[in-house]
Amino acid sequence: MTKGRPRAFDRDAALDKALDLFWAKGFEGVSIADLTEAMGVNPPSLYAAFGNKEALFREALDRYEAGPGGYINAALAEPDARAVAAALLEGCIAATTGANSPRGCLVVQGALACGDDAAPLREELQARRRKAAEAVRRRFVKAKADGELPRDAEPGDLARYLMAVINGLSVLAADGAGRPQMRRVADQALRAMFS
Amino acid sequence: MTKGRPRAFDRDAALDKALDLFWAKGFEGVSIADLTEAMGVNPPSLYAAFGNKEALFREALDRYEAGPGGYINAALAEPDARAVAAALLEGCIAATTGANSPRGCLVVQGALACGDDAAPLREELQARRRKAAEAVRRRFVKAKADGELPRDAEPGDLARYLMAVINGLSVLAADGAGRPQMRRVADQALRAMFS
DNA sequence: CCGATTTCTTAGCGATCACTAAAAAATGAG
DNA sequence: CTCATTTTTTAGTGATCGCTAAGAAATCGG
Repeated sequence: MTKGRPRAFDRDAALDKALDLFWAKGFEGVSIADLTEAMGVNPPSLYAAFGNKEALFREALDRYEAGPGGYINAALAEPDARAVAAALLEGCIAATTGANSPRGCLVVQGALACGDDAAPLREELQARRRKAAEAVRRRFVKAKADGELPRDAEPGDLARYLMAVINGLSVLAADGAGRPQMRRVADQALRAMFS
Repeated sequence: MTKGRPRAFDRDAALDKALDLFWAKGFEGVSIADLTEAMGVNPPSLYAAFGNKEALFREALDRYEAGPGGYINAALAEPDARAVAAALLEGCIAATTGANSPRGCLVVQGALACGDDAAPLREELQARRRKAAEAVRRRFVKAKADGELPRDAEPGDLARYLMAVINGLSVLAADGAGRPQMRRVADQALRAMFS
């Protein structure tokens, strides 16, 4: 069924290499030459397989959210509000301080401030951050209905607060903070919400 | 005393234009052509006055910390720990959501993740973020000695927590969050530390 | 084998990157 | 005025940017 010359590289493995580069250096900090070298592929093969640099970044972003960034959806499945918040914070710490991956969060540092060419990607990352906050808010609405939050608690405010701490932890991770230090930040944040 | 042809542009005004560009787009997102156009200056004049792109960024960074970023030193002069924290949070909100300046914080988004060329600047920004955290920690050491903090409070942990929230607020600001929303995040953060 | 299809390698496209050589222009000192 | 000094403008430099045309190579069905 498959016609033509077979692809000589592993598409998923090459995508992982691209993800690592974008994660470490951001969209603008990575050149096509960087990518082709790390992926072990010539430019025409890269363009045939992924479209262009922006499309490759978007695909790496999906892979990031399905892998290291998957802790968010996992956390939303925790049984109560406190467990959700704790899992979000611990998941963020684990994802941003992995031993075999760049420090920090791709969704934060992939294109936080950038030139006009990358503006669509900056907005895509903004949308993903807002989407995460909205998912957490909805989870907290349910938690409040279940009586897990004070009657005067505002799910939107709590979600924004939690996402602010998570994004701040991501910057701390990029600065080289250790996990114990970050855990104490997370504990403090939890204390703000529950107790 | 001043010999030679006089400079035809206002150096400080040109530096302000450069600051705005770096603030909005990050170091890598701004080209020399962008800078010369915004500053109203030809490339040789830019290089004669500021050295090179990296030196211009560093000078813009100093200007940022002396201006919009000055809220940190101002906050450290507040009379007690809670006032310090509140002033840091409110100062961050004001600086990152100014009507006439880019959203977010230059020290966070100027070069959070970047290519190898900009790595020295990324480390400079990291150093400035760490320096701010260290200054807050020292202020909290004094506050603890003054009995403004619980006996088991760790000034370093409190400072890191506060800086995480501030950096998270800066990302929220870059995402377009409104001041009221950000204030409720700040209130929540304050509640975590005092009460 | 053949022809169709797809990916490979080679080589290089025009545009933009950060940066600068060279000479004209504008000042102050004498 | 001339001379020395500094900034100006003009016009580029070589390097790298993202991306691609063209043809060779490898697989398929028949």
